[in-house]
Order: sequence, then C-alpha cells, then structure tokens
Amino acid sequence: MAKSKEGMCEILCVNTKAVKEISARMASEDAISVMAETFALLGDPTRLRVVQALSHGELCVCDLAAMLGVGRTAVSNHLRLLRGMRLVSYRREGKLAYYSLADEHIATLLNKCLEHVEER
Amino acid sequence: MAKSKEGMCEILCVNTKAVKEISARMASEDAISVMAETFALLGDPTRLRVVQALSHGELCVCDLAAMLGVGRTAVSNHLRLLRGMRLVSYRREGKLAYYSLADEHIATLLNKCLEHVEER
DNA sequence: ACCTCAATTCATCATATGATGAATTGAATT
DNA sequence: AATTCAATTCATCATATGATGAATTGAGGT
Repeated sequence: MAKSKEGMCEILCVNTKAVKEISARMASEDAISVMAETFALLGDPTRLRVVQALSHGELCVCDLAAMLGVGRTAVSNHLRLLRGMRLVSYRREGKLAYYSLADEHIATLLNKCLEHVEER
Repeated sequence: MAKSKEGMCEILCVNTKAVKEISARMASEDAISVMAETFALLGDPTRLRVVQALSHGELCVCDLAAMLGVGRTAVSNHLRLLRGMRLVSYRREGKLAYYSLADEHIATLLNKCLEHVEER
C-alpha cells in the first residue's frame, strides 16, 4: 500500500505507477483532438440527424432541410462542418448538391452508439 | 404524386419517395437525443481524455487532474456530466473517489473512432 | 473535538456554437 | 443575357459550455 507519504495532491495523489502506465497508453494529442472534433460533430441533434439520414442514402440540401424541418441555411452550415472533417462528400447535379457519407466508419460509429442507447 | 410541379422547395425539392423511405428508417427522436448527448460528452478534448484514461483503468479525481494537467474542479465537473449519462461509475475509498467506465460500449466507441482517425 | 484534505458545488467569466435572414454565387433554362 | 432557384456565405444574436477560484461537504487522522 504505497500510500503517499508527503503525498501532496499538487503533483500526484495516489498511485504514480498506475498513472504512468495509463499515461503511456493514452492516444496522441493529435488523435485525441481529431476524435474529439469528430464526436463533437455528431454531438448536435440536428447534425446527427443529417448524418443518420445520409447513412441511408444520398440526399440534396433541400430534401434534408424539408425532411428535418430546418432551414436550408442551417443544413448547409452543418454540411460545411461535416465536409471539413471529411465525414460527408457531395456531387453536383445541375443546381442540386447531393450529399452522402464519405466514410463507412461513421455509420459504424452511429450504429455502435445506437446499440449502446438501446441497451442502457 | 410528383409534387415538383410548381415545385416549391418549401415542401420537398427532389424525390419524395427517397425522403419517405429514409424518413421511415430514421431513429426515434429519443434515441437521436440520447445519442447526440453521448457524442457531445465525448466531443470535448479534456472530457475525452478523461474517458480514455478511465478505459485503461480506474483512477481517482486527483490522479486524473494531475495526469491531464487540469484542475480538480474541471475534472470533477466533467465526471459529473459523465455520471449523468451513466458513462462512468465510481466507488469511494476513504477520501478518494475512484472512477471507471460504466459501460463496455463506450470503450468500443472510442476504439472505433480511433480506427477511423488512424485510417483517414 | 479539531484539523486536514479530496471531492463537490457554486458563481462568474470568456468563448464557442447553432439558428436565422439577407446577400451572393453558380448552374440551367428561356 | 436575363431569369430562376438551389446552395453557400456572411453578419448577427441568443444560448450553451468549459475553466477557474471560493466556499462547502464529508471522511479520516491526530
């Protein structure tokens, strides 16, 4: 029971060894950063609905706006953010812009989360 | 049923059929809401680091604060939010509160996201 | 009892974020 | 080239959120 002698929570409180071991297994700062950004994108209800809709097929901005009951501007802004993280891709067909998921992983992520929610 | 006659993007723009099909496959409002909250919790870098650390073993607030380089107050607040969504659980041992992940699914979610990040 | 200290709560502040409407862009049809 | 309309960008606003320090709580140690 190596309790801290002059312990001082300022530095480390309990178990230096455990902290070191776990520290060594942490993902890189970059990875954490990108993961957090990705999760944050999925963390807004409207944006999550956009992503979920797209996981079932491509849609244009207008249809997304109509089916989700939000303005085109809002949808467009969300899609811009999603594009920024390469979660969605799009193709132009005349005036329309058809969006779809850029990545299988995202749909997997949604499904895993859905599993979690349904089982809790 | 081709509504696109005098079209009006106000209602639907392109393909009523596709929209209906996809609408039918959307998760429930409740599920979406909980999923979004869950993702949002993982969407903050500090909180994500807390969760990742806990995915490797239980730690007390003090150790988390020390190893992540943030104040105990911040850690405590994050843990409160995570507790609220039952993502972490804790046990008391004397003065210390040891936290750990409450759910296998969360670690899975992290790993899937990490895979995504590493392959992009 | 008193004191210590980890943890939590509370209040505050600065910043980030999402929604909205107006203006702009770009492509197609006439 | 003029018009139409989906999509985007821009500016604004209200709200949400994370960090911090002070005060409080609770369990041990003396």
